[in-house]
Amino acid sequence: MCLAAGWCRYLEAVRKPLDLPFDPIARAADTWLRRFGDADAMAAVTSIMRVQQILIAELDALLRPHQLTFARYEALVLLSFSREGELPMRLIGERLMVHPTSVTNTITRLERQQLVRRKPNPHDGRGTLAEITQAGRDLMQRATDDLMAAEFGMSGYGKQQLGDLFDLLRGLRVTAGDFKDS
Amino acid sequence: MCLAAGWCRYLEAVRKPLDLPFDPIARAADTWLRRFGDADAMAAVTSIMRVQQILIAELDALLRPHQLTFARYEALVLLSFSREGELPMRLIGERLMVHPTSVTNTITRLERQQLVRRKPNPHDGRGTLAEITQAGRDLMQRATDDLMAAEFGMSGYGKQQLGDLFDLLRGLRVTAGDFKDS
DNA sequence: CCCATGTCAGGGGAACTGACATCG
DNA sequence: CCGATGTCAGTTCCCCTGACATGG
Repeated sequence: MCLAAGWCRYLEAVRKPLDLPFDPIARAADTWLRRFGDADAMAAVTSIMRVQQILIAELDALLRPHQLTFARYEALVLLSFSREGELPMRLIGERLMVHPTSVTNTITRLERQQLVRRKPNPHDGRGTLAEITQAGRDLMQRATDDLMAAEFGMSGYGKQQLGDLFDLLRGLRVTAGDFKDS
Repeated sequence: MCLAAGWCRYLEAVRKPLDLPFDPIARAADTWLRRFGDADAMAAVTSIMRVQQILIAELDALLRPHQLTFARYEALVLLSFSREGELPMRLIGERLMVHPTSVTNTITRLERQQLVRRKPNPHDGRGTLAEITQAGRDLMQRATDDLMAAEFGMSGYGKQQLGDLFDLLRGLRVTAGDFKDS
């Protein structure tokens, strides 16, 4: 499998232990502190970026056998959670926080895979509904089984820590204006 | 500015308050719990994804006036932190955890902007060094000033919370094998 | 007429694969 | 000859801009 050295080393870095003898972010934070001062925000943000990269790599790897990306998976889940299994394009973009043209793109791909169907919105001649198909529901269930078996890549964490993480990050989502804190 | 409705609504969603009356992730977690069981990992992961999206949008917006992306900025910082202001391509990929061809791409773009210079590695005929230029150092400093003024998008957090976040996420980076916990 | 919805064309960046030249 | 370094060509995906058709 390991044909090219660059590729091999990269897999080590992303999926397999790189096992540096030091924490690269902590080391960067040290240098940062000496040069620029306060490094706490930089270290936290860099950590979030790296962790997201690790998670998305793992989730996409889990979803690839199902011919799904995480973005498409999220759309399937959102649709399956809706009362009628269908939502206007606009609402999908709003909930998933993505650009309208990205919704068009995502839904087009899902439709090509027969996982979703487009319908005109009976209550708004301009609108389009995306409706999840039975095949879509089935695939979503299988993908979900895999993701849950892998604990979404968070198998190192307990219930308590997951809750702490959620609570800590919630503040930023509120500050960014995602929703009103109540 | 707000020419198209879709665009306008999108900006509201990403940069401006969307101000949903509820937390969309918490709501999804409720449904998830009823349908699939345990929703803690899913909620935490979704939060990380969303927060990363918020942060990268903010950082890229701060960096755009400098003609930088976050990936290119990170490379500049890494180079400026090195002893001689230069590093082999391989090491850059290793530290930044990116694919060798992505390093080639990033450095090529930085070189086109005269922020970085390629040099043959005197100690290894195969190797290439990327060296930061004075213009690169200057730009990096200006960009850093802007990022620090914005507290890397984490202005809602105190030193303590930033530390908690870093510590919590550190566990995942260790599990993923980024480095050996010591 | 104004605004909202959705699509299309097109551009950019990032990430990756496979192949390859080069050197140790 | 094997293995490592780096590049190139080409792919996919996502994100975004601008323009537009259609309908409320």
